[in-house]
Amino acid sequence: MAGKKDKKTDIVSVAQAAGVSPATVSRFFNRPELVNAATRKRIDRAVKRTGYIRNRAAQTIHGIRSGTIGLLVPTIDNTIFAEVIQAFSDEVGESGFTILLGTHDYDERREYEILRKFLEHRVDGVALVGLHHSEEVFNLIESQNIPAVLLWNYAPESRLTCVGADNLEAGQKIAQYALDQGHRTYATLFPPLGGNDRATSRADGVHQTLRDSGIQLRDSDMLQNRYSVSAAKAAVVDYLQSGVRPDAIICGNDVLALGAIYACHAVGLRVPDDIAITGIGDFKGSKDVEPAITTIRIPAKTIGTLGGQAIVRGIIQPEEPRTNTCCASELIVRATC
Amino acid sequence: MAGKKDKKTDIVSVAQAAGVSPATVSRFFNRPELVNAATRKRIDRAVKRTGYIRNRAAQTIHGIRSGTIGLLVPTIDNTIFAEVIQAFSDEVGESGFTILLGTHDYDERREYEILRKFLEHRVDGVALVGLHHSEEVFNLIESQNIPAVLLWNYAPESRLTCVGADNLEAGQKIAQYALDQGHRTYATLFPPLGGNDRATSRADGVHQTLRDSGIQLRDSDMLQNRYSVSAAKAAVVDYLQSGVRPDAIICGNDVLALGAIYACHAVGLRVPDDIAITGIGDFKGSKDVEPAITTIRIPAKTIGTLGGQAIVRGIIQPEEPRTNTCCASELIVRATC
DNA sequence: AATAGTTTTGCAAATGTTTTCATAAATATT
DNA sequence: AATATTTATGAAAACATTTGCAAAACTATT
Repeated sequence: MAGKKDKKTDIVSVAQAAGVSPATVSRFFNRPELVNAATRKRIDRAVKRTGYIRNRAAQTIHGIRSGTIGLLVPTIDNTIFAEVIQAFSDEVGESGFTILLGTHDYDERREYEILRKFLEHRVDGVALVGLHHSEEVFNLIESQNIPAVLLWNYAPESRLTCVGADNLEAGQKIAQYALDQGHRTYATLFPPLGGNDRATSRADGVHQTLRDSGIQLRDSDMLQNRYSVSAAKAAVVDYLQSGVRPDAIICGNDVLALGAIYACHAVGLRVPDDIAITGIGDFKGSKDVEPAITTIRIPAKTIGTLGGQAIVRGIIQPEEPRTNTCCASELIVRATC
Repeated sequence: MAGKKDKKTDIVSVAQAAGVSPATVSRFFNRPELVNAATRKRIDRAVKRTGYIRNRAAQTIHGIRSGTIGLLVPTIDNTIFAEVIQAFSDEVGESGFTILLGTHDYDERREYEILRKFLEHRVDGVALVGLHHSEEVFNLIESQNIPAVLLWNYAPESRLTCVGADNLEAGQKIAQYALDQGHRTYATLFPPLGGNDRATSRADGVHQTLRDSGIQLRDSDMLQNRYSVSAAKAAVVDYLQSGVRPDAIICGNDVLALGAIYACHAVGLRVPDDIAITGIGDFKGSKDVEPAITTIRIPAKTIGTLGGQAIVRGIIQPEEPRTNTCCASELIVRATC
């Protein structure tokens, strides 16, 4: 039935079909209460008949909002962010926004490029992951003065609105818990810290707390490894085979922790009897692993949802003062420590 | 420096600043070779000075491509799709496209709504997951005749271009392998099949292969459970506690398989000695689990990449005939079967 | 120096909407 | 029945660009 030939149907062909002016059709969509019920019916039929689809690009030109929000994350396939993205997307979708998604793979240059692209598309707001960004990125956001929110990490003095968990505190909490359990010797395992303020904050929290208890780690006890179960496993196997036997390994996230657990099994150590392991994040599978991972729960879903709310608020009520939101993290004691 | 007051900088203010006409500035961006080197330099400076950012909405109006591709998936936070999304996004990003992301949570109605929204944004192409969609969705795509690709599943007679793995065959392969290992009694564990042609194909492949070998499952041996390690674990524990002891449990994906493994451990069964378990998908962690999961590898990354290539091709060379791509799946024998 | 050819630029129309303002039609008020 | 209000509609300008066409400014050729 619908969708005739190549004649792209625009608002004027609909108007023609309905025997009214384009202005009336426009009103039909934007302020239906202004158009007579009978006319409304005629237009409605004309729209159906012609298969007309509104053109947001043409609206956007008029300074009307584009209805898009740019979401720029390091990477999606890491589980960490998938949940945030999902919740964020759901939340802004409620208010009719669609998200433009970009990934920069921890590359500041790319982050800037993609942000620019978002702005070319005239997104109504942007959300980035983390508090730290290049000066260029901040400048761009500020000069365009577009609503922005920083997700995932929290700090009271954040340069832009932030919604996240206090990763420094998360690091402190888990280290303190391990100390409380009586562990005296430690190794730590973190992802590469460059360009990743979340991991950096966590690591700072952990190392500082240990130091405060008089525990100073040697460089060789501070492992660093990319985000991957198998890579982490290999690294920890390596480490343990050198003969060291710390009481506990504190890991920067649950994926690394899982790798560490497997590594212990591989070299014949029991967790937590021979060695304790902790994670941070409380990922989907963490409670189901055998043994279940003791970790700090970072409420990804909450962060995504509140982040979505924050950006929508920033868009539709730009005068309101911005406020940072700290989502509480929580110690989850399970089997590994 | 840049970005003055509220005066939104448009192409004419840049033109003014550079002392040329707007037309020349437009050409500067779109066909730089048409503008004199000296003028080019002047414009370049003016652009920098004013902090001008091009307005794609205004371009799009002219029938120029919007530079966006709509990607519509059931959900992101399921690991399954994250990898595909990442690869797809990377691939189309190479060609300068940005993705609009939507999730419908297996709801056909929402899928249609979001597709419409994408079209309002004048995406240059769309990618959906799965071969099966509502008639409305197909009609919309066909009437707008916009390039489209269906990801993840494959069937030669697909209604639109598809790039995916043959899930039916995947089901057959894993069942055949289990049969070859000499297992005679089975249970199967799949996610809800409604609106999910991937899972349905897999289940069909499995059950049909078993039937061909004269093995007919009772309804009570065909478990169904939502995509979740812990839920799957609970369901399988339940099942095993009823006293049945199949030789093997064939699972519709690796997440369910993992749940099944944990369930076996929970009731004191050894995998694979007492009971064999198989998955499908070969997810990130599957090779690292103890015991590692025997599964069928579905090349998510390849699908994402090829899918991205296919849609870009469909956009920039619309005359080219469309071709379906089948990405080979592969039996990965590990420890669980 | 005149002509032809090429390169560079600007003018103005076009794109698909929204919106202001004015007018016409319908209804209410006297 | 005349006037005032209210409601419904259309004409045309505006939005930020692109682009066909023509004019202007060079260069090359004679």
